[in-house]
Amino acid sequence: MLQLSKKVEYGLIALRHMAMKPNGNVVTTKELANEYDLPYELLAKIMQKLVKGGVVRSLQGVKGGYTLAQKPSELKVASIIRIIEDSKPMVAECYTDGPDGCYLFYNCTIRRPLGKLQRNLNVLFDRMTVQEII
Amino acid sequence: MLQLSKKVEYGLIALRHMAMKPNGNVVTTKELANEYDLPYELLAKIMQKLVKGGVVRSLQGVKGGYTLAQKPSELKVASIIRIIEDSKPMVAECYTDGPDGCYLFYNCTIRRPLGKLQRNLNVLFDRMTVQEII
DNA sequence: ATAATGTCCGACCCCACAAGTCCTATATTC
DNA sequence: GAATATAGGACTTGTGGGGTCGGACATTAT
Ligand code: SF4
Ligand code: SF4
Repeated sequence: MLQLSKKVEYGLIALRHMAMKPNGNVVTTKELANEYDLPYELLAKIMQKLVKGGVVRSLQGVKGGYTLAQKPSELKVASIIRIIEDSKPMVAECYTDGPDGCYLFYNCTIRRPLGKLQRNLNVLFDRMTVQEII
Repeated sequence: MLQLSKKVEYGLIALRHMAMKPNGNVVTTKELANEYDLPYELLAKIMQKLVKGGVVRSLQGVKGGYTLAQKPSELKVASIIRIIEDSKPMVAECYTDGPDGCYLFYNCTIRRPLGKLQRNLNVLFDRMTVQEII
């Protein structure tokens, strides 16, 4: 519990890989999957999300692949998680889904206090960038 | 993802409840389950774990129940999670299970860098106590 | 022009694990 | 000894993360 999802880990591994190559270098999903022994199709999905999220650019066709769209120092881990998971890393489901997310919502005594934790978490993930994991 | 488990939430709600009552006050699982609309049997299990973990004391038999074993200001959220989940809140499974936990272990490039994140997380959960969620 | 090689994307399956339930034993009070 | 509490093993259920498949589209090389 409280673990990063595999998808996020794969995404970070991929981004780190790209960040280490000389700027503008194109890398394919196959390369990444082989190099780190990651499940190809899954990684492909992740890369597509990263494109939609604007952190990498894609080049289609033969000789295609992916390239970073931002400087590693600008790639916040928080953003990457949000892009891959479709939501920020939240400490309680009601924080993402609102009152409908949990039947305890209205008589939950820890919801507000957990806000502190959440804020601190946000800071933590906002501070860390891909640059730092090189 | 990254959410606290329901068990932990229930545990925190229960502990908070006890922390607000005058010192030494005995509270039963039934009371707690009714008051906050929590699943009785599940909550019972959690309370038993908290007893084993030494954060609450149990009194058996009629007129029995639970009472805090420590001051709210000493009840760290980190400990509570560890007691209920049988392990600390970890950012990656290899941190709890070691090399056997993840087949990527030996050629994982983000394992070490994530250590920073883990340390910061530890600090976060170690700092927060039940006192703070009152 | 067509084959090769890449991304794009929806639909689907699988299963480990969180969450919840049931049932019985044991301790304590009145 | 009846009532009420915890203790704890065994079990079922539901969900979502992780993984897979198949086909469409884009680009390049020959
Ligand atoms: S309402 Fe309370 S119990 Fe429900 S998700 Fe939010 S914090 Fe957790
Ligand atoms: S080895 Fe890498 S991928 Fe596997 S759990 Fe640890 S950090 Fe995550």
